[in-house]
Amino acid sequence: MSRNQNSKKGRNGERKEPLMEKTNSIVEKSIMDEEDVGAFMDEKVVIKNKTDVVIENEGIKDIYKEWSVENTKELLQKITEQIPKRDNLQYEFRLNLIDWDKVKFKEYSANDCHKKWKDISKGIRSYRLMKEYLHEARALLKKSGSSSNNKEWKFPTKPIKPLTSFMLYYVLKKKSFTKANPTLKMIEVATLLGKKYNDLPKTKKDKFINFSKEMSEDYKIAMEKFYTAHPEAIPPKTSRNSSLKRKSATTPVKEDLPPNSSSEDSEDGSDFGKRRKTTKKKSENPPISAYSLRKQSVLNKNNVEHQDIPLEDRMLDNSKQRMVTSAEDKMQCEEEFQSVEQNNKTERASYLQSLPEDKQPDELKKTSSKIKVDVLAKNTPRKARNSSVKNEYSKLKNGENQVDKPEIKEKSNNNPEVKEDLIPVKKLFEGEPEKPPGTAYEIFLKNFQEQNPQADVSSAESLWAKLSEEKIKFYTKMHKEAKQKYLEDFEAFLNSLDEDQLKNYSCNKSCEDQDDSSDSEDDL
DNA sequence: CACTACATTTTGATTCACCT
DNA sequence: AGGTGAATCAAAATGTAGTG
Repeated sequence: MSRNQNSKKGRNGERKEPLMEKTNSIVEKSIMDEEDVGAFMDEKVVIKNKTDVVIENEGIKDIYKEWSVENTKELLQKITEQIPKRDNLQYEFRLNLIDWDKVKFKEYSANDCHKKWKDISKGIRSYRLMKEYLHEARALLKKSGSSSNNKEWKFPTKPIKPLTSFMLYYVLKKKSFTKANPTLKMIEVATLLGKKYNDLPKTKKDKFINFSKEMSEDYKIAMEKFYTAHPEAIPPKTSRNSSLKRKSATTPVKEDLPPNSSSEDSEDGSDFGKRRKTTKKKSENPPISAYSLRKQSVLNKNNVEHQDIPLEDRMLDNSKQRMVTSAEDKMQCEEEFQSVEQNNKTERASYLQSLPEDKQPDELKKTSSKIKVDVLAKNTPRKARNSSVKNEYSKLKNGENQVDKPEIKEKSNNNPEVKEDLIPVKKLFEGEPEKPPGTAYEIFLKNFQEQNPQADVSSAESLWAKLSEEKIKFYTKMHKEAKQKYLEDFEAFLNSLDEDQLKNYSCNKSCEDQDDSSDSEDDL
C-alpha cells in the first residue's frame, strides 16, 4: 500500500503540486525547443537537469558536463557499492542515506553524481505491472507453501471455524458503530459491542445464536469432509508435554492464580476432595450438562466394549463423535439431560426433606461445591473470571476471612434443590445485599407460588419440567442477572465497610460458619 | 525504517490436559 | 473415571516489540 502511495510522490518523496508540474513541463518544453544537448542522454533528463541547476543557482557550465555511457555505468556501480547487501529500505529512505561523497569519482563531484542519479531515475518506471505482481505472488506461494508452519498455505481448503453468535453480531454492527463513533479505539468498540450484545433482547440474541448454531453444524460437516479428503491434516494426538506449549502460547498464564481451582480447594483446608471420596460414589454425581451426560454415556459404553482402549483415546473419540453429531441428536441429548437433571432435582429435594432439620444445611453445602464457577465463571467477563474477582476472593481469603463466610453462605443458597424454608435464616448485616435465588428454577418457583399460593411444590416441579426451552432461557437469564447484581452489590457493600465494621461482620460470619462446619464435621 | 509477530478487546464453542 | 478449567480460535484495527 505504501508503495502505491509512494508512486504518487515525486522521486524525493515530496508530493508534487499540480501547478508545479505544469510549470516544469512548460519550462522543459521551451528549453527543448531551443536546445539540442541530448548527445548521449535522454533529452528530458538533460533539460530537467538544466532547470534544476538554474533553480539551484550552481552555474550554467555544469549543465553541459558530459556523462559518457561508461561513466554513467561507473556511477551506477559506485551507487550499488553504497547499498548494503540486505537492503530492505524503501527507495526514498535509502536514497537519503546514500553518502554521495563516497560515490564521487573522476571529475564528478558528489553533487554531480547525485544530480545525475536524479536524472537517470526519472526515466525509470515507478509502478509495477500486474504480471510483475503475479510473478512475485507465485514466488511467495512457492515459499510459503513449503513452510510447514503455514497452515493456511498447506491446507487452503480447510474450513475456517464458524463465528460465534457474538462474533456475528460484532461483524454486523462494527461498521456502523465505528462510523457513528469514529474516535473510539478498536478495543473500546469491542468492549462496548460486547456490552450491547449482552443487553440485547432475547429474541434478537436468539437470531444470532441460531445462525451461529447453523454455521457450526455446517462447519462440522465440512470438517468431516475435509478430514476424509486430507487425513494428514488430522491433528496428531498431543502429548502431555504439549500442555506446556499451550500454556506459554498467546495468552500468558496468570501467575497470581493457582494452577487450578482444585488445588486451591485442597490447599485451603477444604475437604472437598476427601468428601467426594468418602461420602459419594462417583456414579452418583449428576451430569452437569448435556455434553457431560453424553460423555458419561459414551465413556461408560466404551468402558464395557473397549476396556483396552486408553481413556484419553476414548475421550478423543467422544470429542470426534461430538463433532459429527447431528443437530437432532444434540437436541435429543439436551432433552435427555433436562429430564435427568429434573429427576435429580426432584430426588434431591425429597431426600433433603427426609433429613433431620439440623443435617439439611450441611448436606446442601456438600453438594453445592461450585459457587465460584457458577457465579463467576458464567456471569462475569473472562478477564474477571480469571483475575479480578477471583483475585479479590483469594486476596480476602488469605487475610480477611469475611469473604469466606458470604461465600459459604451463598453456597448454601445456591443449591438448585434449596427450598426456602430449608435455609436457616441468617440476619443480614446493615446494607448487606439480599441473596438472590440460587437457581433459575427457584425464580420460577417464586413466581409460581406468588401466582398460585395454594399449589404445592411438586406441581411447580412438573410444570418446570415441561417448560419450553424459551421460557427456561428466560428464567436462566433472570437468574444470571440477579446473581450478577448480587455480586456487584456485595462487593460494593464490602467496600463500604470501615475496618471496625469489617471486623464485626467477619466475626459474625465466622461464628455462623463455625457452627456450620462443626455440623459438617460431624456429618462426615 | 520495513517487516513480522503478537497483544489488545469481546463471546461462545470446542478441545483436551490435569487433578482428585 | 470423569469433572473441571484453561487454552484456543473465530473477527476487527491498531499498537508495540523485536529483528534485520
